[in-house]
Amino acid sequence: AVKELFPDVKITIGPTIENGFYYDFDLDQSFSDEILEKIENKMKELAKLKQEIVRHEVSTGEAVDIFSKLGESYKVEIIEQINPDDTITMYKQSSFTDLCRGPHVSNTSKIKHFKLLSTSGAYWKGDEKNKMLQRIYGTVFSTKDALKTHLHNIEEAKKRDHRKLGKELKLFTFDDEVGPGLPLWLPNGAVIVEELENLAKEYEKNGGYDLVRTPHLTKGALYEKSGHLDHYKESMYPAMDVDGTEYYVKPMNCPHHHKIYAALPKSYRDLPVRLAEYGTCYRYEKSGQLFGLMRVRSLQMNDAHIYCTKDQFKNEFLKVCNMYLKYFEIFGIERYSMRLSLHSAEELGKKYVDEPELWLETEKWVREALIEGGFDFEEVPGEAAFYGPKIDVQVWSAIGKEFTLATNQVDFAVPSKFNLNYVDEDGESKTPLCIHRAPLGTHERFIGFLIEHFGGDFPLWLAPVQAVVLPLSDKFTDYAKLVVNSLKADGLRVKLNDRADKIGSKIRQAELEKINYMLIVGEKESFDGTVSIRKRFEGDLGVEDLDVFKQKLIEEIKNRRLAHRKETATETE
RNA sequence: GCCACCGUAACUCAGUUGGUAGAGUGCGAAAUUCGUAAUUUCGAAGUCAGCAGUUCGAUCCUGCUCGGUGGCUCCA
Repeated sequence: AVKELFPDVKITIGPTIENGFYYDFDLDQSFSDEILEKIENKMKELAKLKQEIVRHEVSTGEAVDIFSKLGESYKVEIIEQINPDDTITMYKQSSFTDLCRGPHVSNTSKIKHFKLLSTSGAYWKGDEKNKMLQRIYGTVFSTKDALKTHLHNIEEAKKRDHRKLGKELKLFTFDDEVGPGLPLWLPNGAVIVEELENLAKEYEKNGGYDLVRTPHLTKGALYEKSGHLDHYKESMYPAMDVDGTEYYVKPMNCPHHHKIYAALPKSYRDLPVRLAEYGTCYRYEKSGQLFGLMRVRSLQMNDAHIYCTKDQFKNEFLKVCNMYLKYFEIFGIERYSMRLSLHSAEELGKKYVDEPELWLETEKWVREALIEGGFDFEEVPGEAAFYGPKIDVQVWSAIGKEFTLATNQVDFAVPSKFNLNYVDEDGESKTPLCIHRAPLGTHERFIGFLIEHFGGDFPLWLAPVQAVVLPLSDKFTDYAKLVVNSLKADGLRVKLNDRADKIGSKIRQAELEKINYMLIVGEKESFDGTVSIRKRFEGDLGVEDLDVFKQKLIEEIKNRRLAHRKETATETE
């Protein structure tokens, strides 16, 4: 269809992807929405024509001739990279010939239920130094219903988008005068931040971590030593001159933690040393990269560095992995994948520190630890940190983007650069290994993810407002205040809605704000010392003694119980 | 950073084929005193993202800047 509408277009590649396909074209104009619609209509026309799609097998030489004559230089480039002895398959549909491994449907009428979704630029061969091509994304299904369901799901997912819910629930905001990628936590969002920090502190203290604090600014020399200026300068905020010395805002916490380790001499008896901090970092992410809370320029990382001996490594590494699992259980995170990110031999000395043996050795340890711990994981070469292999936990945002939520890395390189050491049993000075870990990732990304994960319906312990007290009329405001104060005295986050609205309206407001509990008080309640309880989604739960109910709330919060989500009418439709 | 698109009240959006704007929600005031998802009336609120150009006149056309969106590239 594109070839018919734009005879000058050069075709490149067009694979299937999850939930659809794309095709990249070299064209000196871009596809507008109107053009996309025209292409879709042309596709429908062609489908009706029932054009046959015929497979041809040719040699690479013949294929080069054919595509050269057609002026399809990108196809020629692809064929030239294929083994010359291989057979090339082409598919011909009317006057159009494409290079394709296949298989294909037998004729165009088989394609009925499709939709072109969007356009974008995309670099040829995914390299930003190459020409930018015009990409069309689309999707196709075997039945009309399946297509409709898919499109409906896309719309539903947009409703859970953390950027939309973040605004509606007043969790965070961005301001032009503050700067892109620099989120401001509103009071509601700050509550979630605080609860996460409490969770982390609780688990880290129990896990034998020591909490530390470090400055946001540091001399450039530290990052020269760590190697970060070498590897990541372009994504650090530019240096500031302070009395003739270059200072940077910190893009990560590791060097500071290394310095804390080094501040006092260590014996093997001190190891493992576990230093934890919710560290604030700044990274100059490219403008096109920013994405709501998921990719920002200021971030607070659930960071910690564990310094241990080789013998302790496996145990420490598994403990960290288990901490991840415990967190995932708390949040009910079930859809994730663990990725073992390895180095690639070709990039040793460039992207990765040039220690081939140490790479293989540490990768082996990590692999063994994962297998021993019974974790499912996928190995991906070329994704490691420059100083060692890592485990990334991948999750997906509501609109389908993949993100690394948490990470657990081995560092065999930087400790020696920092002259970190400990005196071993035999009196020798040795260099410890370092495990970098961030099971809750950053506040920004983790909360962005949680907003979508819960669809804004936070469990009670995370909810910015846990209960709202709704007096039926002015006459019961005094009692309502008494209820509010009683709950607040026990640390509960409670609001009063004493506006002159009808009870139905107040309930509606509370439901829209996704407040867990609504406590309705009128004549009966104020007389009996009770509250009439209504729970989000679940409706009227009846009347209960105030103190009894309060104890139940406190219990629910203490257990960090998950909200069991009921599908609402709008979700199932 | 690259390709494309978008930017109208606090929010969601309508509108002007160039003659300086409107709705709903929210906000403020008054009345209503109410039993489980929307009480009524009145009112305030916008340099139409910013700057420049074209024009008698620009929110509308053009350019640049800023910010956002969909992708690409990148992610210690």
